[in-house]
Amino acid sequence: MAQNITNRDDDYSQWYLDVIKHAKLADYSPVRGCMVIRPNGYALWENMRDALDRMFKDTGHENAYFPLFIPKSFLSREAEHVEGFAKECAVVTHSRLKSGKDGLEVDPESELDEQLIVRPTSETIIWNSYRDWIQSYRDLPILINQWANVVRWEMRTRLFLRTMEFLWQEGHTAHASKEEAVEETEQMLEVYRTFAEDFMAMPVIKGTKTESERFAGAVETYCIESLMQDNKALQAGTSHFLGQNFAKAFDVTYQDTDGQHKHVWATSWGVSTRLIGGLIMTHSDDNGLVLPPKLAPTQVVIVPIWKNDEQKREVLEYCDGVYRELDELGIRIELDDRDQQNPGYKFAQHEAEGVPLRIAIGPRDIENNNVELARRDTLDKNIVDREGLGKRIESLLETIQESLYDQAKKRVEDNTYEVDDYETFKKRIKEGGFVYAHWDGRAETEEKIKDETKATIRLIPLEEGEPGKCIYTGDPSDQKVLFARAY
RNA sequence: CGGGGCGUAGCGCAGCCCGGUAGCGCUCUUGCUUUGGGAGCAAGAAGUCGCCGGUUCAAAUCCGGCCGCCCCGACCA
Repeated sequence: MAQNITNRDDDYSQWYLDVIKHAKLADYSPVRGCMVIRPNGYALWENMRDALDRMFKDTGHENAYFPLFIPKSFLSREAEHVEGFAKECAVVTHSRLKSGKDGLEVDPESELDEQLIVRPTSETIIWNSYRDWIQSYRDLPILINQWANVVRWEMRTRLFLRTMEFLWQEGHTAHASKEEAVEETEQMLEVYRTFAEDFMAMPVIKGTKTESERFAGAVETYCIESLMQDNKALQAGTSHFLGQNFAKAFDVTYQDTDGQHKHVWATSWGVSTRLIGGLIMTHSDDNGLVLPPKLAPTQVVIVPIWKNDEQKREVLEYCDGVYRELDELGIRIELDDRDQQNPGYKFAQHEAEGVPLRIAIGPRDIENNNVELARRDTLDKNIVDREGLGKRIESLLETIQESLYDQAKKRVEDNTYEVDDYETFKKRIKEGGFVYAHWDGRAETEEKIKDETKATIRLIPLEEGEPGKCIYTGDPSDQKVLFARAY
């Protein structure tokens, strides 16, 4: 395993793939565009999932599960929705195989009467159920989330960032009033912001999408947008106000207190395993993955060092004491007592896997009653007293969490610009980063800017800005919007 | 769907031009020595050379067809 990780400066894409490989997060699969999520990657996803799930429960949501297969007719109920997804759907047409001359082949006699779509998202199948569940204002709101896999038949894929099958959560809520639905949409966006910043240590900007970037079938799409190390933007999560579009398409009404039957208001919101890609490209370095302590499957690893059996016994006994102290504090800790690798190998491996803190303990340390502490994020090494180690590590993990956020925040700020003329805009966009500029609000202008610079409008900021003139047309603009080249 | 590249051991590759018993590095297995930043020695294991057909005494190598994957673009979370 003397292979090295490509330097970020040499080839950022290759670096990204190398980090995933060396951290053992995922493998390519035999099926194009799909990935195998390995135990390290899945443990990370479980920690993300658990934190998000708690936040969903704390805001009154409950989990449910809807089917993988959606009748084809459901998808076509909502005109814009079908428009958005039709080009990337896997379709099940047959139910059986049979032996043929080249092995198994599809049995033509097993063709389905109604073809099934593998869900690209679940609005339609869920709203079909909601129709049955909702009669009265007393049945509202419905606040449901599901953890699931979805399939979108993508042309080009990249591990975690865009795979044909991915894991995500999708929240689907139903409300009696527009105000309440909008409030829900904004609340869940704030949940995503909190999760991204507090757990992933990934700074994000909140905003709404322009019409062209909006979710198919939504009235308004809210998003959190983040800036990666290579100065490209990544959409990290979306929350949609769906208006009454799906209620109308699936005929979902409730009887209000005034006796009138009214269409229900809807939201949906989701984040996916794409966040893992964002996490990698926010913190990791040329030595491999860097994980924030709150999400790291292993927060602290102990690497024992010995020269002979007697030392091994002494060192492991000492390590055991450290292990128990940290374990009792609820720290996720691992003792790497493997015999067949030497310490240098282990150091490199745990670094590649992103373990936030490493403790090295050898005969010298036992003699002096101290340990060597190494931080993954800064690569700093320090000899510290064995006494009070637990408390020190607890606070150090917090420090690392904050420091990762602060560093990322500074990087984003350093690469965020405001420009007022198109020439400067083009130059800035070429160098990458977030660029705020005035836009006249027209889709044609947005399209032209995209064609000429590859930059898209990532979001319209939530807080109101100063009016001005569009950098492209000179027409009036309400406020600056955020441009970037994006993943 | 267009442009480019590549399919030979688990991984990375050489061999192909000029046909003649399939090779290198890493990995893996066993043993011994090592262990404070990716260890050393020794012995071993592992391949339908992407698939189908053709030429030939003989094909990884030459010819024809097909398939797959990766990268770059158009489309998307």
